[in-house]
Amino acid sequence: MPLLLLKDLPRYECLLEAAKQFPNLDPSACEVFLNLLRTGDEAFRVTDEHFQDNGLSQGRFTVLMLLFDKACGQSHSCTPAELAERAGVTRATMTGLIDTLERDAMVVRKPSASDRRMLSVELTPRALDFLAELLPEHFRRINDLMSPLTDSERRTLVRLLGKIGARAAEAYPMANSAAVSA
Amino acid sequence: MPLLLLKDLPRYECLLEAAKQFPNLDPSACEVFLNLLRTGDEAFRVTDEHFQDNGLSQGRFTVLMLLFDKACGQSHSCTPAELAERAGVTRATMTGLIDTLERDAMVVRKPSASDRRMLSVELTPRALDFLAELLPEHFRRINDLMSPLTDSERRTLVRLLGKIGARAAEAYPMANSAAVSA
DNA sequence: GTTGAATGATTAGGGGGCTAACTATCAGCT
DNA sequence: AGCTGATAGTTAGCCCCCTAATCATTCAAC
Repeated sequence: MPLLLLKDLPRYECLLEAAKQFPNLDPSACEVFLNLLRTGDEAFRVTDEHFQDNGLSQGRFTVLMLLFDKACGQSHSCTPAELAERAGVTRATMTGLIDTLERDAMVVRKPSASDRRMLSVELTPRALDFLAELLPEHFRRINDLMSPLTDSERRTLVRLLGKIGARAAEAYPMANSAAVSA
Repeated sequence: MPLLLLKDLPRYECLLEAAKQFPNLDPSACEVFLNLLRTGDEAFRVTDEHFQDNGLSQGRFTVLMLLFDKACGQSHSCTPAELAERAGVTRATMTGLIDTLERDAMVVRKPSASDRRMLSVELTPRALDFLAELLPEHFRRINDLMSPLTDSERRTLVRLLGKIGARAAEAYPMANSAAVSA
């Protein structure tokens, strides 16, 4: 339950009505916008309820998956700064996420040998067991949500979403990125 | 702002790789799921940044729009309970939203004449001026975000999102609704 | 080799959700 | 009248996210 939305979206006639009052209200654009936020929220809710049943949040799940990905590869551990960067949250937020994960014995902090400013975050065996238990139902829910769509529809949906995302990235870039020009 | 997501979505090859490890991971379903959450988040961010620039949050904006809709119609006011119901948040949350809106002189609470338990929440003239200033840019951003899509693509997108939403509502209904059976 | 900038992690404080418990009022029933 | 239960709104306490400020360490420059 990340964002607050209308329980019932306004119907299209209402948008047409409102457009009389606001000349720059495009009913079809608003309709897509509202449906996108609504459906994204619903999809989020479906998986988040499953997380909550297991004492997890979306943020903590993301951290576990990032570490799990690392564990499958080579390095087996990760710094909080890299986790924050890859998860797209601030380091302060990552500190809090790691705090609760460590409290639940899912990760451990270990001091870095080479640089005493840095830490290394590692999954515990308990976390691996936990994920092995959690992930099948997680993927099952995603498959179930997408089951009404054919392969062709899935490709279309990804393509159309990509157009919106590209427009957002182009016209409203994220504020955080490092400066490029001199 | 609302939900935490991966900064860089895993590429499709990575999903295929991961599917070897988890038999019930459907790469095409995961791809749609991740893109849906990502794009919904981006769209939310674009409007939310505009809200924040004006000292608003998504929740407070929703309350103002609900009251504005009322003001255009007949009743001109609304109880906190009805606002909570229509916004899809708890009454406790609505209390907090109205608190901050009242602090900013956007709404006023008035006691109800007929039932002393109830309040009536009304927009102030300041709020009407504020919305008249805010909404054109809000709609402009929505139009801009959707500008890459043709009318046909918009209809397709709404239809496909609707399929996912219908599946979510069918298989994972919201927990709150009133009991139906005896 | 000391000073100063940059970097890693944390803490403090705030906002906005939530649930659960509380207060006040109303409505029905005997 | 006086219980009992439902309803409206609020409060208290939690989680998760954020920004801004702080502390320790390292690096780079003089």
